[in-house]
Amino acid sequence: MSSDSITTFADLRMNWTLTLTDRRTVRPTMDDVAHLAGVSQMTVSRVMNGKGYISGDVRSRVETAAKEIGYVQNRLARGLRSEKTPLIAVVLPTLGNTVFTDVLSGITDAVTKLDFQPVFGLSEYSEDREDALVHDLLSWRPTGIVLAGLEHSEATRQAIRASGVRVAEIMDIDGTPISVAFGLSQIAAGQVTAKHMLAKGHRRFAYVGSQRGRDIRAGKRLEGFRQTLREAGTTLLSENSCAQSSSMVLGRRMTAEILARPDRPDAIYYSNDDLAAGGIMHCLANGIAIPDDIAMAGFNGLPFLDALPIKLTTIATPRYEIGRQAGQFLAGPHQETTISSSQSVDLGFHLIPGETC
Amino acid sequence: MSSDSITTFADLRMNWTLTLTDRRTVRPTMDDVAHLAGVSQMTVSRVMNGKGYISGDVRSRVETAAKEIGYVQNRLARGLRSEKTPLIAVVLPTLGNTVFTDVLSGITDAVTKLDFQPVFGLSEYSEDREDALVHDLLSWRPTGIVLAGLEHSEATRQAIRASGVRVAEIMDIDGTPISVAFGLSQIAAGQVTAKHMLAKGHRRFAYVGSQRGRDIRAGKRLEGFRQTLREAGTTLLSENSCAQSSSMVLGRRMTAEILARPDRPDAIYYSNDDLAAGGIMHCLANGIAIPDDIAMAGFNGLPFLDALPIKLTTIATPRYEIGRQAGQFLAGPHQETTISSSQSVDLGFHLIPGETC
DNA sequence: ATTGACTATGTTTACGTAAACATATGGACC
DNA sequence: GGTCCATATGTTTACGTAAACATAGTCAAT
Repeated sequence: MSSDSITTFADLRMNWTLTLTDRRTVRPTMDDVAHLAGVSQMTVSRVMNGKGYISGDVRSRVETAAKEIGYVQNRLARGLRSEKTPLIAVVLPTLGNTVFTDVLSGITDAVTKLDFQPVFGLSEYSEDREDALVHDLLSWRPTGIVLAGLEHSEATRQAIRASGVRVAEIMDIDGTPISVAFGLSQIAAGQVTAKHMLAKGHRRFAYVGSQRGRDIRAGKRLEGFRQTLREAGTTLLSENSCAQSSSMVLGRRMTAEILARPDRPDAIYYSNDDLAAGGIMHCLANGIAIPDDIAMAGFNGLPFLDALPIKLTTIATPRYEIGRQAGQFLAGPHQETTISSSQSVDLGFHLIPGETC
Repeated sequence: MSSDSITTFADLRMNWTLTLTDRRTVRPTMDDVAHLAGVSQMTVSRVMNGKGYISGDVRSRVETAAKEIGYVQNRLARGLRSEKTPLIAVVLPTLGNTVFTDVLSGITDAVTKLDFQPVFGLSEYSEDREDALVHDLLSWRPTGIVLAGLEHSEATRQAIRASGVRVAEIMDIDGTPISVAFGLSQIAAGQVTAKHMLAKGHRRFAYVGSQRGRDIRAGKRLEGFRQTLREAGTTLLSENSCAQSSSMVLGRRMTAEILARPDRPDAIYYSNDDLAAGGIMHCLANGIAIPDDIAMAGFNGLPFLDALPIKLTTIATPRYEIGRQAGQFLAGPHQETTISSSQSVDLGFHLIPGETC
C-alpha cells in the first residue's frame, strides 16, 4: 500500500505524523515530543528532569513541543526505569476520626512540598486489612510507608523489611518502632489525666470508650489512667467500652446510661473529645452541673471544644505535626544511618485545664 | 574467575542463586519465582493474574515459590505494559471539613472493593493547585479521576480530555458536567431552606459563611436562598462571609458579632452545620432563646447534631453515597456510551426540621 | 488414523523512561 | 598545536510485566 522505502526527511515526518494520528487515543510520549522538536528522546528526558547540559535553544524548543502536543510524563515508565517512585503509602484505621484526617493533612502537606504523592488505604482497625493494604501498597514501590501505631502483624513486618521501604509509625511511642515512630506516650497521657483528676479531689471514676479492643492507643491511655489510680489507692468504678465507633452521639448516650445507674461516679474519663463532648451535651440538656455533679476529661484537644459553652479538660495532641514530621522523614533526603534504627520522636502533649474538672 | 562455560542445570541454578543473592536489596521478580518453580516467567504471570490455563500442580508450585521468596508484584511494570492502572485519582479542597472526609471514605470503600486504589491531593480551594494536581495525578495514568464541583480551569479540562481518563464531578449538579456529576442541587437546597424559614414566619435574615468566594457550592446555596427571599418580597439584612475556613469556633464568634449589632436579624442562614452549631453554642452560653430570639438553619445534616441539646434545622446530604457512587462509576465496568455524555446523577437532599426554626 | 477442540506451557516483543556510555564541539592552557 | 575540560547531544540498553503468537499434548468425534 504505502511506498516501499521511506528515505526523505519529509517521508519520515509524514510517517511520524501518521503514527501520532493513529494513536490519538494514546498519550504522547517523549519520542513524540523529540520528533516534533527535532531532538532525541534522551534530550527531552534531560529537559524534563533538568539534568545534564541543555542549550537554551533546545530547551525552549522541547518545552514548546511538549506543551503543543500536551505531553504528560509517564510515571509508571519513569518509576520502572529509575527504580523509585515519588509515592508515600499511608495506612490509617479510618477517616471518621478528626485525629486521622489531621494527621493525613499533615502528611499530605509535607510530602506534596517535597514532590511526593500520598496513596492510602483504610484498615478500619482490622489487622487483616492492614496486612492486605500494606502488601498492595508495596506493589507501587513507594519510597515510604506510614502506619498507625506500633502493633503490626509479623506478615506486615516481614513484607516491609523485605521491601526495604522507609517506615514511619505514628501516634504512639510506647513500644519498639520498626524504624522511627512519631507521636506521644499514650500511657503518660492517661497518667497525667488521672493525676489531674485526682488532684481535683475526684475519687469515683468511670471510663467511657469506643472501638472496644481495637483502638490500641485508647487502651494504652486507659492502662496509664488505671495505673495512676492504683498508685493513689483507688480504682475505676466501671469501664464502659462500646464496640461502635466514636461519636458525640455515642458519648451522650453512654453518659446518660452511666449517670442513670445507682452507683454514680463523680468523674468520667473519656477516651476522646468526641465522646466527652457528648457527655457535656447530655449534662447541658438535663441540667446536670459540671463539674459539681460530674467531672469530665477527654483526649485530643480538638478545636471545636473552644466553641462549647463549657470548656472540656483535655490533652492537646500534635496531630498535624505528627503527620508533617512523618511525611518529611519519609519523603525527605536521608542520612542512611537513621533508617534502620529503632527510635522514637516524642512530639509531646499537654493538659489543657478546662471547666469540667 | 568463574568457569568459562555454564552448561549443566546445576550450573545454571547456581548462577541464578548467586544473581538473586547479589541483588538481595532488590525485590524479587517473576523471573525469580519462575526459576524457583521451574517454569517460565509467563506462567508465573498467568498464575498471579488467574488468566489462561494453569495445571493445579504448576499453580501450587508457583504460589509456594512466590511466598517463599516474598514476591510482590510490580505495578509499575504491570501498568506500563498493560497500559492501565487500578488507580483512581481524587482531588478535594480539604480534609478539614467532614463533608470531604465522608466523600473520600465513600470513594475509598467503593474503589477498594473493585481492587482499585485512591491517590489524592488537596487543592485548598485553589484553582492553580487543582490544575497542578490534575496534571500530576494524570502522570500515573489513572483509570478515573474525581473532582469536586463543576467549575474547573480550561487547562484542567484540556488535560482530562486529552488523557481520556474517566471523570466524576461530585457534590454539585447545577451546571454542565464534563462527563458525569454525582451530587445534589445546591441552589435548590438554598431555596428549600429559605422557604422553610419563611414558612416559620421569619423575615429578618442574616447569612453566615466561610471560605469567602472560594466555596462555590456555598455560593450557589446562598444564591438559591436569596432568590427565594426575593420572590417573597424580602432580602438578606446582611451577608457575613469570613475568609477563614469553617469551624464551630468561627460560627460562634460570627454569631456573637451579628447578635451584638443594633439591626439584629431574627434568623440566620449558615452555610454549613459547623458554623450553625457554633451559633447554637453561643446562644446556649448566653441564655439567648432559640428560635424565639433567633432562628437558625444549617446545611449537611452531620451526625453530631443529634448530640446537641437543641436540634438544628438543616439539610441532610448523601455525602458518603456521593463518594461511593462516583467511585463505583469510575472503577466499575463500563458501557462506553455513558462516558463522554454530560449527565448528572441527583442523589438528592432533604430538609430535617429541628428546633432552631 | 485424522481432525479439531481444548488444555497447558513457552518465546518474543513492546510498553516509556533514564542510566550508562559514547561522541562532538569549542575554548583555555601551556 | 596539542591536551584537557566543560558543554551539549546522541545511542544503546534494561527496568518487570503482559499481549500476541507459537508449540505441544490429550482426548473425543469422525
